[in-house]
Amino acid sequence: MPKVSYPRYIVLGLLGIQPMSGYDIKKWVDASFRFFWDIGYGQIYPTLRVLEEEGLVRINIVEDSGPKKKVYAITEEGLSTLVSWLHQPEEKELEILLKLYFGDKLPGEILKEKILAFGKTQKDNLDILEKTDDFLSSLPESKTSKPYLRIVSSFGRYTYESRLEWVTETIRRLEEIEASGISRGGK
Amino acid sequence: MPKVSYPRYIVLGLLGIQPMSGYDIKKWVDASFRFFWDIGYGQIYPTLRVLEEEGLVRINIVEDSGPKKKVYAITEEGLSTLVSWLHQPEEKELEILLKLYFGDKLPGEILKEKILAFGKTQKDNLDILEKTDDFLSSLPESKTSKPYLRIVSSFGRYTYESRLEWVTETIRRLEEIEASGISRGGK
DNA sequence: AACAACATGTAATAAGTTACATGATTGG
DNA sequence: CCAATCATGTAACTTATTACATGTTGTT
Repeated sequence: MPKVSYPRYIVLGLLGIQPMSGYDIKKWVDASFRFFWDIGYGQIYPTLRVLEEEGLVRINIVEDSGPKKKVYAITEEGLSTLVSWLHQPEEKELEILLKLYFGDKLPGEILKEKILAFGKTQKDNLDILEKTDDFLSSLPESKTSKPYLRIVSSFGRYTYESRLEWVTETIRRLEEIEASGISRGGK
Repeated sequence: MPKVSYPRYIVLGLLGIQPMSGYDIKKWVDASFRFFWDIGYGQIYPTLRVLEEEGLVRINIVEDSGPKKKVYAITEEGLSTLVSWLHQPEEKELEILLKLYFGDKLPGEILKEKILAFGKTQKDNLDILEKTDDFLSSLPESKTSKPYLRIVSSFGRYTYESRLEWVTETIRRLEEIEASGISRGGK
C-alpha cells in the first residue's frame, strides 16, 4: 500500500494556487493553515527537488528584488497528479481539509460527497465514544481516575459535534459557491 | 532541548491506573482514547523494555488463565517520574488531555491552572485565525481558491470555539470533583 | 554597523507505522 | 479442528523535527 506523502501534496497544491518559492510556501502555510499542518524547510526543499526531478513543477529563477528566489510553478503533469490525488479516498483524519483547501480543482459534487463522508465519520466517532463511556462506566467507582477519564471523553464529544455543525455549514457554503456559478476545474 | 517521549508517558500513566500487560495497554488505549492518540505494539513493547531497564516499572509473569502474560506494575520511582512530567509545562497541542487523563495524580489547583492555560491558547488561536482571514481577504477576488480557503479557516473557528466551551465545562467538573472531596495525589 | 528578515539547503536524530514472525488458547 | 483472539516481539521503512550552515538585502 503506497502511502500518500503529505508534504508532496501540500507543496503541489499550493503551487496549484500560484507560483511560489520554498520560502513563500512556508510563509503561506504559516499564514493560512499552520494549525492543521505544519511543514518545515527540512521537508519543503527536498520535496521541491523531487517534484522538479519528476517534472511536476518547473523552476524559474527570479532576481529582480531582494535575494534571488527559485520560484516554482506547477506543470500540466503536476496538475493532473494533484487532481488525481484529490479524487482518491482520504486516509488520514483531517486530509479532507487539505483537499478542501484545493477544492477549486474538484467538481462541486465530488467535494460535497467527500464532506458528507467526513460528517459520517464524525457521527461514527460519536457512536464509538458511547462505547468508550460504557467501558468507563464498567470501572469500579473506587478508581480515582474515573472522573478524569470521563472528562477526556467529553472532549471527544465536543470535538465531533462541532465538526458535524461545520459539515452542515460547509455544505451550505459549497452550494452557494455552485449557485454563484464560477467556473471550476472538473475532471 | 530534550523532548518528551509520548509512548513513555502513555505507558507509565496507564500503569499508574492499574497493572497491565503490553497487550492490555493496547486494548485500553483502543477502548478509551483511540481518537487522541494511537499507539502500536511496535511502540509499546520496546517502551516497556526500556521502562523496565530504568526501574520505572516492575515485571510480573502471570500464568493462571490463557497464554502467559507479562503484567507490568509501576514502581515508586516510576510514579515520581510520572508525577514530575505531569507538573511540567505542556509542549504539544493536546498533551493536556493526556495529563488530564492521569489527573488524579495532580493537585486540583494545578490541573485547573493547566486547563485554563489551554483555554487561553485556544483563544489565542482564534485571534490568529482572524489574521489568517485578513490574509485571505487580501487575495484577489479572481482567485477561485478563495472561498475554499475561507471554509477551511472556518473549521478552525469551530474547533477552537468548541474547545473553549469544553474548558468551561471542565473547570466546573473539576470543581465538583474537588467539592466531593475524594483524596487525590498531591506533590 | 548591526539586526531582522529574506532565502536555500543538508545532516542527524527522533518518532511513528507497517509488515513480518511466532506461538498459545478459547469458542464454535 | 479451525478460526478468532490472546500475547509478545523485531526489522524495515517512512515521516517529521531539529540543528546547523551559509549568504543576501533592507531598515534603523
